[in-house]
Amino acid sequence: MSDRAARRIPEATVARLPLYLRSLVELNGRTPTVTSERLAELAGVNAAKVRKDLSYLGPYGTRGVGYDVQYLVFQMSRELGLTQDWPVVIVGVGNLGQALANYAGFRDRGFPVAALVDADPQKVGKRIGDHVVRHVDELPAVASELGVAIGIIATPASVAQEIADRLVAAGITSVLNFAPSVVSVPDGASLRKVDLASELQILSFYQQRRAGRSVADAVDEQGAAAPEPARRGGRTSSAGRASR
Amino acid sequence: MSDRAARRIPEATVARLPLYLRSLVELNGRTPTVTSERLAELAGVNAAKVRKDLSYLGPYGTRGVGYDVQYLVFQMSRELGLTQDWPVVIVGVGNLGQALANYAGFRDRGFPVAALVDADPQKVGKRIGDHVVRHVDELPAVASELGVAIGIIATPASVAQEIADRLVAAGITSVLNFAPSVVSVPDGASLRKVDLASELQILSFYQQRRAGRSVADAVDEQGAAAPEPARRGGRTSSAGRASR
DNA sequence: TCCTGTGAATGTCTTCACAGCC
DNA sequence: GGCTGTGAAGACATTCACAGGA
Repeated sequence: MSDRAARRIPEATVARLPLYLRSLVELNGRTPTVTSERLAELAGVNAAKVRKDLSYLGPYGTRGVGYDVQYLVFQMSRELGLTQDWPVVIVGVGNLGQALANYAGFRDRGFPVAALVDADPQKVGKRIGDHVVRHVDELPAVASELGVAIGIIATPASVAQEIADRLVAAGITSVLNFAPSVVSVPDGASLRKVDLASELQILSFYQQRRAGRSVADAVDEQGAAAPEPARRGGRTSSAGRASR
Repeated sequence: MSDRAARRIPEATVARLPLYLRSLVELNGRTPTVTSERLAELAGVNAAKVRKDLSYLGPYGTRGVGYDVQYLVFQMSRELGLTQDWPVVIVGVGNLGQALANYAGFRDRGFPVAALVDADPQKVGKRIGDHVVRHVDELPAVASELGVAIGIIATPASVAQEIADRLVAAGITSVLNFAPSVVSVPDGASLRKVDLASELQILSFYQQRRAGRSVADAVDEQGAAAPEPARRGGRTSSAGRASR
């Protein structure tokens, strides 16, 4: 029972746990303990944040010493639900879907690709790696047969919402959306997105800031417009989101 | 010179601009104006946020009416630096790098793939789409010849930091990292990351919360441990970050 | 009347700074 | 002495609620 306290972990903290875990796994076997300062360095954040974040998991550190690496790996894995596999289904086997299907990292990290589905009859039956593409109509069967927990949307934007709805209807309540489209899922389901075009546009924004407006743009803005000097230094770190 | 005021746009707002822009582009030509409420609906946020975000761009709305779609598209594109192309170089032509290279969306959205580079002599010279893979040592030449603004890291994690350093050394100050590794860039450069494994692990966290701990995990936790009921409803929206 | 633009209130996240324990 | 764990302060982001212009 140990720490049967409240333990509502803030979303920002949850999002950093995988990052800490990765650093810890690299450390594991090489050193028995790690300080918040060292872990902060590896994870690219500051030490106070590490301590605060880890404190949500429980009082797993030792004052004067640091954190036991192996024990922390275990606790964090448990907290993240990584003590079990979570099979994923990839919807859409275009460019991206196929690349994802072939990415071995998924299986290695506990997210085996259980199935690939697509709406295009031309693609159904096609072999990709270990899998034969099945029709998207079979989602409910695929989901329950294979115990799929997570659906990855790698379709065109135009059908992304429909696919999300069908995933949820098939009992899949965790969705990762790669399509450049706003998608929503009902309460009780989770949605994350990966949005390439947005990321590039965000980079473009700051790039332009640094470069100073181009002459053409300054003119567009009608006259004057002294190109502001590159405000805000600092590494563009976390934050942000959007969909492409 | 219109609004030569301070206009420091918060990072959270910058990250949402691409999302608004996408909705606006879809609206463009179909309706002359849009209210904050409608735009909020399309972008999946709330109306107050839309108004606050757009107000950072300038007083582009009309009270009692809404925002002129076309004008707002123009202003927002300008603000994001999308009035010009930003050529990208993709470093690493494995699974993911190739998929990215073949993704037509980049060019269409103003981020043409200018070059592909890789460190593997086996891959150098290989044809992918329109491109012949060049050696990573040629980065400085590639960058200046082709005016590359953005570097995309699609290499194994082990070399990601080195590649980031080489991109920056080659004068490329905007970096998008796909490798599952913490990377940092100096002040004056920007870094964004796309972290598949982290996203899956975050989904895993909330999935597990909903499911309640498994019996095995409860035991691991030593005894008792009443599986908490699924706290926090709500759509897992924005926030968060990490690296895989 | 309708809808924007924005101060003020609230909520969340980060950082500081130090008490407390090893 | 060293490092964690955590209240408190501060920064940032979101949401409210309404004054004010079209």
